[in-house]
Amino acid sequence: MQRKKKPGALPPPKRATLKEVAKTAGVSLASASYAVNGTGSLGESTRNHILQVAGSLGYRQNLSARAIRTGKTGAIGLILPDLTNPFFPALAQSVIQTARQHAYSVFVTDTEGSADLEIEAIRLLVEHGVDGIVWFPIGDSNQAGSLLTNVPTVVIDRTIAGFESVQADYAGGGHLAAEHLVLAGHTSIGIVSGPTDILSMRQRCDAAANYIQQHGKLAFRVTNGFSVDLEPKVKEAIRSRAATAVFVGADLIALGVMQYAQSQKIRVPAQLSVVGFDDIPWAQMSSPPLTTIDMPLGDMAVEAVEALFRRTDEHVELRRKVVFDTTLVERASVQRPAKG
Amino acid sequence: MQRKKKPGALPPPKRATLKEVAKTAGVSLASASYAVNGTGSLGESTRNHILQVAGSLGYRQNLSARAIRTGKTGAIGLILPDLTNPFFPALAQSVIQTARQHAYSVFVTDTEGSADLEIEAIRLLVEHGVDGIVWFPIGDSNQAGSLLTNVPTVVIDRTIAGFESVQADYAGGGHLAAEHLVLAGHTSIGIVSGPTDILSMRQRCDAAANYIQQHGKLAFRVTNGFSVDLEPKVKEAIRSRAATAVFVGADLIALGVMQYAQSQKIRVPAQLSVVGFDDIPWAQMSSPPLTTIDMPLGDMAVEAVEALFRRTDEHVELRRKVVFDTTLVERASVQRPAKG
DNA sequence: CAAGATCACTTAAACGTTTCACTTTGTCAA
DNA sequence: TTGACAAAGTGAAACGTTTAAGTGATCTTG
Repeated sequence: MQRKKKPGALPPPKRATLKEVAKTAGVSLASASYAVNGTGSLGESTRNHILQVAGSLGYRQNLSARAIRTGKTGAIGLILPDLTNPFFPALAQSVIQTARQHAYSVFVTDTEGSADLEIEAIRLLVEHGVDGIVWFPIGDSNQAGSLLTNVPTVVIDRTIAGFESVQADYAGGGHLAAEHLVLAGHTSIGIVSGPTDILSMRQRCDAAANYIQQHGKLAFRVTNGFSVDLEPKVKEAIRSRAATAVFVGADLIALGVMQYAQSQKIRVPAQLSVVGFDDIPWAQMSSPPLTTIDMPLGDMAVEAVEALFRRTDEHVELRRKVVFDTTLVERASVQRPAKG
Repeated sequence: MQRKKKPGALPPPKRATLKEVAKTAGVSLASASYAVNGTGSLGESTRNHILQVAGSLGYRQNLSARAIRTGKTGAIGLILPDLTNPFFPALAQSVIQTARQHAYSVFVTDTEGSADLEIEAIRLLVEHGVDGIVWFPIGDSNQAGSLLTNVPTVVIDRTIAGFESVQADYAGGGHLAAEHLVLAGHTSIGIVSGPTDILSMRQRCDAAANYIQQHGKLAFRVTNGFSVDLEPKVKEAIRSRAATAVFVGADLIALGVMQYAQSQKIRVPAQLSVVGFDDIPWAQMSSPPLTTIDMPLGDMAVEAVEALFRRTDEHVELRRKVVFDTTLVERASVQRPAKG
């Protein structure tokens, strides 16, 4: 038989409330609260009794209600440009994992590379009252940042004025890559950059370009979106064989470059050495496995989240920037150039 | 100069509250609420005025407060075993995207393959009061499910008694794969399965095995974890060359198989054809690109989320199972066997 | 023009917590 | 015996909303 008191009423097996716990334990609401939170001063026996009742009723806190009193929701937000870009899952996982250790949950938002969605996402997170945001912005422009005045935020990988940020040493990485190529004997080296409106991309490519120009010839410098699909300009540069090696600003693009080169009967690394940047998981699965620059993405994520909690816990308002080292990971996509 | 009214007081630029909006607009709290929600009956001029005031105050709803009244948090949960498994990001993205279209946010939890963390995750989500959960369980055992009596939940890919579920036609896919191999002329075919405690894995491999046995010889059937790293037993089977083709229950493993075969100088597909299952993004980047069985993961995610909202909106309690078709996507990892 | 009906708006209770202030009881030192 | 103090517990306000019920106006309509 269907119950139907008031139409539209939710099915009745609702979560037990603290008031119910208190009543069935025969204590005041306050005592119940103290018991489940381990605060206040309660006798051991009463506390245990309350806890026991709570357990048997299947009581679970209502974090919304608590948030409204305490101002803390127990949630943080993570804003990313594109989860299907293999660069991000590891980052997300690290953030989630670190948050969990603080008993926090994570709202993950994928902005699909759209600035509008990014703004929308921030709005929503604010309405949810998240206690902090880890933000990997679309670009370095900062219209969206103005919405974030009240929420502790740390930016990853990018630079937005007024926000704490954790980054890798992109210039250092670019240098490392170029150096590796030069040391391998290459003198004519090309660069395939990612989107140039991103500071960290400019940094790595500029550093590489500088080094290359000092020790040899920069054969070309072209730009491609974050994708394995290459723009005509890039294909042309590769086909030209103007370079015996190429530094690519992002692994995803580097994979595309290797694939395209091979499709054009240019052997990698025999005829074209390539080094990438990011050390995404695919990089070790490609053939040949991709030599690349690794940044400690996991550590960066941890640092970002910890910084967030440091901020909220200690109410310190520090504006700093922490930079992680990059390292060269040698695999098989680089070798000495064939003798001219 | 530091402000310090009461020690521990939060920095004061707090979000504007509805009460403040009401006061500065000179109307009652109720009117303000009606205005921002577009409910109730308000004169057009008052409504506009209130909206205007709200805007200038930068008012944003407090969803926690609203949740406590309405019982709806505007959030759903997504529980996944492992974000770094390339199978999942696309799923997560789809869920997030679909949720956004309903103005919902998504708590993403990565359970790292641990049943304990899975339970923990569910607890937390319940405490957050999510309006629904999309659940990709670790396995088909259901201890955790008992915690979920109050929350609308739909399970993806797996089967947990009592839960609505969206799946792909795994058996059909396995059949398709085996058929493809047989039609290519293979008569001795091996199977590398994923973890066998997962029903969907058993289904695809059983279907394949049946078909193979009807049309030729099942050379071996071994098992591996969801990883590119292979167990000794699997390596041995491949090295044995007992089969000219192999069906692998998951692309990730298939990639490992191809890689290992090549490392053993077994050419793929010339000496060993392989077909995978899942069509993860890497599958098209490998060399050779992997022939595999595609399931419409994006559509499945959408269906899962929509089913959730259907449940909460219409208060229907339907227990069903929707199954999506799988398709063969032919790439380059299969060819006719060399003449014996 | 009286009686409803409609419109525009307000009052106040309720949601599930936390926490400050207070009361009661018992202990112990002087 | 008294008073101070600590321990154990309670009462009630507050957090920011939503919404049922109520209140005057103004508008219809016969």
